[in-house]
Formats: sequence, structure tokens, C-alpha cells
Amino acid sequence: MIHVWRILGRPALAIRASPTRETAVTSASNAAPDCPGGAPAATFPPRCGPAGLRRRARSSSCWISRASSDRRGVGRDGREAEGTGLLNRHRGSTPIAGSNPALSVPRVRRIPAGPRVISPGISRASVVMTSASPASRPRVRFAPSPTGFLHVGGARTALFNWLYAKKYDGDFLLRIEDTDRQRSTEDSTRAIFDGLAWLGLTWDEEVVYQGANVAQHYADAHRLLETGAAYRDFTPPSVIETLRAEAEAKGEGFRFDRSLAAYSESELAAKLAAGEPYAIRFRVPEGHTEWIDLVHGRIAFPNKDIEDFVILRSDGTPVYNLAVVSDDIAARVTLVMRGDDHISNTPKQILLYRALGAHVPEFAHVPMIHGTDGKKLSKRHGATAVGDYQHQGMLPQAMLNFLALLGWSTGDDTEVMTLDELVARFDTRGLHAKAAIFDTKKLEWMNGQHLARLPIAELATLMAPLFERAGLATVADLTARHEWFCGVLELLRIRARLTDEIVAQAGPFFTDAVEYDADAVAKQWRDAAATADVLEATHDALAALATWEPAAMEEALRQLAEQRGISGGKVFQPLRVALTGLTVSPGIFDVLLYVGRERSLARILAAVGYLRSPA
RNA sequence: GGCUCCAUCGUCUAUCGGUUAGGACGCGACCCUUUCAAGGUCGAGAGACGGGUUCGAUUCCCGUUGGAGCUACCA
Repeated sequence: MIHVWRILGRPALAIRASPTRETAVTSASNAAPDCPGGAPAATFPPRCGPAGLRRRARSSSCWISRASSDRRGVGRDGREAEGTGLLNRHRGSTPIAGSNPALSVPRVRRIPAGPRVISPGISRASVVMTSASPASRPRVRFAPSPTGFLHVGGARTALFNWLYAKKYDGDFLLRIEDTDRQRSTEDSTRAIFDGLAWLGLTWDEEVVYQGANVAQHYADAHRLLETGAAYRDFTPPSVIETLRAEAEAKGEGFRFDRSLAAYSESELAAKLAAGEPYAIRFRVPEGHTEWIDLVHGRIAFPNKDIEDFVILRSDGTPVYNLAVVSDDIAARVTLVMRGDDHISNTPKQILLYRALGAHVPEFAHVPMIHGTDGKKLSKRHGATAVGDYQHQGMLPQAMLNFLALLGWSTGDDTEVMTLDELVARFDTRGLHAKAAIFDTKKLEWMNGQHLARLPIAELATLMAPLFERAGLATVADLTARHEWFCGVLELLRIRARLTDEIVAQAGPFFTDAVEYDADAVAKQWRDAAATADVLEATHDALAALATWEPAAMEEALRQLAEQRGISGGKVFQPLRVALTGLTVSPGIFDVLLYVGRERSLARILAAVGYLRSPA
């Protein structure tokens, strides 16, 4: 068994926080020579990511775009009430309203009216009653494997879990499933932390690294071996591969045949004595396995379709399904909310919970996010990492809002919501079963909405570093001119969907030398001499103003246009080019105001000079 | 292939069996207007198909079709 620990020797990212379990290592010979999770490597924040990135302190300002009628729950419940006896039992176990809301809320979404007959011949139907959770405080977790960046689908799963925890005053845990040594990287782990931190999805308790719990997984596997729930399989993987290939060649599905591992007492003793390596397989019982999914209602699998799966490899390392169950038991998770690509793992895991004598948590399988072609979202579809959107100028709250609405809805027409609103409105009954397509257009619209509604001071805090990075100003400078900066932001944010666009459009307010866009000149300054005259007159009119105020400016310039018998546009547009070099900008009087009197007048004069200079 | 999940405008969605099937994004038109946005008004745009159950199905049931996921000593 020495090789069991070899893999644990790698530099541990480990910050082990999961409560130690009382389960003893099966036998002395199995005991670990040293503690696998021992070496702390404080490379990563032990909890919650960079403190500076924490948010969530804001008061709950609610942005509701339409009247928010009360949720549709009542009616839905009525329909659900017509379910099966199974459902009624489920409902019957729901605590009376007024007790812990976390227990009274999760409820079955949709239940087929008649019981689905799964295996008519088998009577031993074991049903998982999901809502009988004894947990006084819900505990949910997000358990990504660090094999890439934080994917938007993962971020949404994390969000739903986080929302659930916040809503019902529970705990949101983070577990890094790093037992795949080949693919797990520290960079990926960091990317997950960074992504969650950016989104503000802070977690409770310390991060658990699955790799640090291997000893427990190992012990659990052996415990199952002792109780007879699992058995040793000495079949070499290569043999299985061959068998599988043969079956597939014949167009059949391969299923491990238990008789392959039926050894006589003496055979077993001999193999053990010879030190032959073996995997541990779970002995899937007869019957069928089902649960009431918070999203899908009842889901059932005939056990005959589940093969005796490996829970511990022949090198002593745990396989996913065991590791997850073992860890979720240790973390006392009450609700497992994850992507619906895990639906087919669930029966195996339920079987494991039972065999381990543990309480089975509730399950909620949220739909996947697809690309525009209807396939699982991947690199082919462009940006799929939350970091990509962060760098495109997306606001975290917009990202969160958008993600929340992919696969969940409030039940009314509410769309734009703050994080606090999201928490207040979140309900597992609003979760959908259908996969959603990631629509970046709507994401951008959503970002524009948040950009427009964010308290201006918050936006200023957020934007200042971006201006500094663009070389437009320093944060200190912007802080010193806070009022002015906020005014500029007010002008720009309404015409931007991305923070990057704000920066891109801010040039005229920060630079001293305006560059004239060729198209703008060609279009608005066609007649150089006449334009120069108008601009000169404009300059004089503005310079004569007693106060530098938009109303006065407008009055003066409209008067000028009237005197000259031209439209206002014929004055404003050339002026816009003189001030910004561009054909589009915020309202011209706002530009004048925020560029400032001196700079504005100077720019107009410069334009006159430019137009009159012999090109 | 097997198992499982899913199915309302192009997209995200509302609908307690009775609605002119509502809203949002996107698209088009118009209004506002000094440009661009934002905003406002209007418009085009959906119940996959076939059977049941019912006085009445988008809604409940079954099937078909289509799509997706899983099918490892990956996670």
C-alpha cells in the first residue's frame, strides 16, 4: 500500500479545513505513514479571496424594471400537490412555515402524475426522501476541478449555491477537486479564486483540497470492503479495456461482469499473499435508485444499468464518485447543487451514501449553458472564462445578474437586479430544467443597464484604475477632481455598454491636443473658410459669456445660428469636431462644461488656426 | 448502441386547463434630438409532430421526432 501515498508527496496546495471525521482507518497496515495534507502552502488565500475585493456591503437598493407581483409559488404548489403519494410524503415532511425557511422552501418542481414504472419486476424500490434534512443550517458547496479557468457555467453553479446559502443563512463551501494529478494545476486553482473573488462570491470556512482527503477516501473504500458493499477486483485494467473494445466492436455496451471478480477463498488468499494489485468495486444492489431532484422532480435509474463501478483504483487512489461522497459527508453538505451533467453520477453517489451509512443530501441539477449552436459551451464559442469578460470591461454584478437569469427566473418580468435583490428573490422553484444558450448580446445590454444604474461614486472608484491604466490620469488626480470625474462619467456611461468603452470615449476630456478624425473633418469641415468663420464667431460668443453654464452657452449659440441664418447643427457639429476631433460625443454643452472654459476656447482657436493654415 | 435529461418567438423567459400566448435581448419603423447613445411608442416574431384525458389543452399522460448529457481504474 506504500504507493498509495506517493501521489500525496506533491507540493500540497492544501489548506485543510474539513472537519476531521471520526471514521477510523480500517486497519493498522493501512495507516498513513505521514499526514498527506500536512504541509501548508500559503500560496492561496485561505478564505474569501483578496480582502480588498470583498463586496456585499451595499444596502439593498432594488432595481426592478417592472412591477413585482408576488411570486407564482402558490399556484405552482397547487399543481404539485397533485403528485404521487411519494410526493405527498415528501411534502408531508416539510416543516411548518415559520420554522427554518431553508427547510420549507426547497420543493419539488414537477412530478409526473403517475408513478413511472422503472423495473416492474423489482419491488425493492428504495426511495430517497430528500426534504427530511435535519440540518438546521443549510450547507452547499461549489466543487470545481482546477483544470482550466473559471468557466461561466461553473460561475453560475457557484452563484446559485452562493445565493442559496445567503438566502437561507447557510454556508457556502469551496472545494477544489484536484485529485486528477495530470490535469490539475495551481494556475487553474488561482484562476478559480480570482474569478470568484472578482464576482464577489466569497466562501465560508477554509478551502478544502480534495487531494488532502485521500486518506479518508481510502478508509471509506476499505470500510465498504469490510461490510461487503464492495469487493476486490484483481482484473488488470488492460483486460477490461480489451473486453470493452470487443463489446463496442459488436455494438454492445460494456458492463463489468461481477463474476470476473468472483474468487474462491484460496484464490483470494493467494492473490493477496502475492501482493497482486486490485481495485475496489462497489457492489451495486438490485432494485432501482431514485431521488427527488429540486429541479427535475423524480429521477430514477434501474440499478441494472449501473455497473459495479470502481471506487478505489489499484494504485490505492480514490475515484471521483467516492471522493465526492466522502468529502460531502465530511463537510456535512445538505444540498448538492451542480450541473445536470452529473445526473448520471447521482445514483452511484446515493448508493455510496447509503452504504456508508450517511444521510443522503438533497440534489438539484441545474441545466448546462450552451453555445449558440446548442452544444455544450466550449472554447469554440469564444469567451467562456469569466476572466475574459472581466477583461472586456464587464461589471461583475452584471455578469452575475445575467448568469442568474440563465436557468433561473423570478417568475415575473424582473430582469435587472443587484446582488442583494438576487439574494432576496432567489428560490430553487425558479430553477429551470432546460439548457440555456449564452447570449453575449444580452450580457452586454445587461452590463449597460448596470453601468447606468450603479451609484456614480461606486463607478468612479471602479473606473479610476482603468483610467490610470489607459494613461489618461492617475487615481490620485481623479480623486482630487472627484466631482468633475463623476460628471464626465455621467456623460459617458449612458453611451457605453462596457467599461472599456467609457475609457475609450473619455479622451477629449483628458488630452490637451485633440486629434482630428479624417472622416469628421471631411464631413463637418468641408468648407474650411466658412467653418473657420463660424468657429471664430462661436469662440467669441462663448468667450463673452459671464458664466460657463450650458444654458447660457446654448442660448448664445442658438442666437448666433439665427443671426447667420443657419441651423443649430451647423454650429454645433463643427464645434464638436473642434472640441473632440470626432463626430460623435456627449451633448456639446456638456462637453464644453467638462472640458472647461480655457481649454475649450483654446481648442476652438486651434481649430480656426488649423482651418486657415494653408494645408 | 444503452441509460438519463430536455422541448413556448432567432435568444432568455411568463403562463395555478379557459389569455388577442405577456415581457426582455436582438431586429425594423417612428418619436425625442446638435451627433452618438439612452429613453419612449409601435411592429415582425413562438407553443416540434401525432395520439389520448377533458366541455376545453402550450399546460396533464403516452408515443414520435429533435437536441443534450453520461456511458473510464477522468473529474
